Amino acid sequence: MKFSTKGRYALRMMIEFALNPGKCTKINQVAERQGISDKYLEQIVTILSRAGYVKSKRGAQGGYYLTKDPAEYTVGMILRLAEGSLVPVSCMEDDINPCNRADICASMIVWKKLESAISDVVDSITLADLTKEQIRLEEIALQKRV
Amino acid sequence: MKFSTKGRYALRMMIEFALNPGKCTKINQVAERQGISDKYLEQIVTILSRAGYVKSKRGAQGGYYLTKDPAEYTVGMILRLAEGSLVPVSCMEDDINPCNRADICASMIVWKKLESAISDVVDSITLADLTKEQIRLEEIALQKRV
DNA sequence: TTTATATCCTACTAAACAGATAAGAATAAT
DNA sequence: ATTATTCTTATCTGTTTAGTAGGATATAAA
Repeated sequence: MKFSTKGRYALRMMIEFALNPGKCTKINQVAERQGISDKYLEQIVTILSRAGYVKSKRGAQGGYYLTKDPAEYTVGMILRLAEGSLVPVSCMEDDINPCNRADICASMIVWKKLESAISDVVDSITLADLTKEQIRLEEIALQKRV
Repeated sequence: MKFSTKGRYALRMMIEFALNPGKCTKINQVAERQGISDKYLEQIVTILSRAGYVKSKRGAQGGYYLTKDPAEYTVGMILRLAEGSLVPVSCMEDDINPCNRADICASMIVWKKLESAISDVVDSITLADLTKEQIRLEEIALQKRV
């Protein structure tokens, strides 16, 4: 019951893009700032790119940039895209792993409530919220160093 | 971001025990009723047993039984035991996989809110609640067959 | 006391997934 | 032309998942 690095890195990468509004952000910049393998980030960014969440510019001075305002991306959109889905059990994905016991299984109560609670959280936080928080945290860290 | 069969089966097994109050329930009964491998359930029940959630009686007419009233077990207790923990990201487990970026990582907002929301759900549902629901669901299934 | 019935315990295994690493092709700016 | 960057595909290692398998141990009933 854990998010993989795919979802976590995708979120951190999107924050990095949002910190650079209107400009191209290079993958190796993100990799260095975040301490993540750049080759691995390349793979993850293609997920974001194919979904149209970011656009790319090749060649020198290239990079990636957001296609929308940070406030228009919810955390849920990004995590669902990177992780596949946010349902807490595979038996809720009818198409992948259907369970013929679903209608006589009391624990479905738990899974349904969990799904709803998780959605409430991730759909109520936007990329703009996280970006604002990131700026705040970095300012604090800077002051501490002085 | 999915529960494994360990947690899911542990929950379903505990419901089966609760449906048989005051009596011993055999693993192969649970396995048959739930359509799960009995040898695999044996492994999972030892987790519940070592934690003191159930007690066992060996030999003929033996089996497992709950040590407490179903209302005294929360779903959270059972899932945390079987799954190890319910935090949504490994970087929240300081002892296992500490993250030195935690204090400059905006996405921690998301993970903390998620952890709290998940806990709220699982700690507010008891085994008694699920058992009641299981009885209700089986009654409905029975009526449909008639 | 034997036999059947259970729990216990340990080891093994096949398949999937996680988390990368590597090599190079394609494209754009200088 | 050269350099910088995205894009694409393939490969790899270790871990986890979800079991299987075989037998040891304890207990109730015959």
